[in-house]
Amino acid sequence: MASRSADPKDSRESKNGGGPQLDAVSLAIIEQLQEDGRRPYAAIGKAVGLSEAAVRQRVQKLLDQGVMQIVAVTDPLTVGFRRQAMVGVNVEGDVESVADALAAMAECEYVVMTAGSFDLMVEIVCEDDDHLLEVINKRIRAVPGVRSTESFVYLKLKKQTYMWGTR
Amino acid sequence: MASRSADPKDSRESKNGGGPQLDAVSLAIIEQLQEDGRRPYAAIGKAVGLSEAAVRQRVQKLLDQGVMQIVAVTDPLTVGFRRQAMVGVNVEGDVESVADALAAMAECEYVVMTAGSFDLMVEIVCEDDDHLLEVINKRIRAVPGVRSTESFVYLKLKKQTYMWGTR
DNA sequence: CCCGCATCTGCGAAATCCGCAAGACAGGCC
DNA sequence: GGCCTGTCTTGCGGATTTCGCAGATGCGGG
Repeated sequence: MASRSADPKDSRESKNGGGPQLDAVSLAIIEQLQEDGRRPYAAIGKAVGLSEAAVRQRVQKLLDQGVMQIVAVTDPLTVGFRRQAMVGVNVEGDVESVADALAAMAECEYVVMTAGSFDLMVEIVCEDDDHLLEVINKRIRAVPGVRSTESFVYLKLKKQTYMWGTR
Repeated sequence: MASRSADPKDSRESKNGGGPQLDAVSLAIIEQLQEDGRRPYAAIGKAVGLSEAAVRQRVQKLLDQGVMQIVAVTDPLTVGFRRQAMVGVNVEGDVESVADALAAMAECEYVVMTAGSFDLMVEIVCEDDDHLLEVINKRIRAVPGVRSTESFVYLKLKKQTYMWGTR
C-alpha cells in the first residue's frame, strides 16, 4: 500500500512513530497542494506525471492515512484573536500528563514537550489581554504539576509557513 | 466592505495590523473550509445560507486579502523532518532586521517578535541533528545583531490545531 | 505457472467551477 | 428627498472537474 512498487526513486527508512513512508511522487503531490489546496487533480497529474485518477486515489489515501489534511488556515488577528503568547512551562512530576491537560484547553493552539530549560512550550491564542491573563495565571498555573511558567507575548508575527517538504 | 459581527453593517473596530473585519457569514464559511478545504461551494452555501456564487466570491476575496489560505498541512515526521526546535534569540540593535534575516531561511518555519526574556522566537524544522546543529550554530548565530540564542529541541508534539476562529 | 494484491489508465455521467450580466441594498453627497 | 456609487447577491450557460467503474499492468507468493 505504501509505495515501493511503482517507481522506487526514493527510499528513506526510519520508521518513526507516525506512519507510512512517502515516495517522490507523493511528495510532489503534497507540494502542489501546499501551494494551492484546491488545485485540480488533472493539473497536479500533469505536474507530477500521473493520470488524474491516480492523483485522486493517492490524495484520498494520504488524507485517510492522516499524512496530510487540506484545510483553511487563517491569520488569528483578522478573526478576532488579538493576543498571542508563547509560554514556557516547568513541570514537577509527569510531564506528559501536564501536556495532555494543557492540550485539552481550547486556547492552547500548540503544545510540545521540549529538552532545555523548559519542559513544555505552549502557544496561546486569546481574544484580549484579560483573556490571556486568565489563561496563563488561572488555568495553566492551576494544572497540577506545573512548577513555573514564563510568558513571551507576541509583538509581531514575521513568518508563518506551511511548506514542510517543499524545499 | 465587511462588517464585523452578528449583523450586516456596523462600523469599525480597531484596525489591527492585518486587515478587514469578518462578519458571521464569512466566519461560517471559514469554519466549513477548516473542516474540509475542498468542500464544494454549493455545499458551503447550503450550510451558511448563501448562493453558490456568493460563497465563491467571498472565498476568493478572503484568499486575495490574505485572511485565509487553503493548503495541505502535513506531519513533519512523515515527510522526512525528524528534528525540530524552538529557538529563543536575543538581539542587539534593530530586532526587525534580524527577524527578516531569519525569516528568509527555509528552515525557519515560524518567526515572531516577542516581549519577555527573548526578543525573537523561531521554530526550526530540520532533517536530522547535523542539519539542526548547522542551522543554529552556523547560520542563525552568524546573523549580524544576534547576541545569543537558547534552543529547545522538540521531544514530542502533543497538539497542533488550525481551528482559529472555530471556538 | 497461476493467483492475489496494489496501482495506474481511460472513459462516460454527474456535479462543480467560473465568468457574465442584471437586480437588490445601504451609505454618502448635493 | 433624490440620486449616485460601490458592494453584495442571484441566476444562468458552458467549460472544467470530479467521481465511479472496468480493464490493463507490474510484482511477489504459493
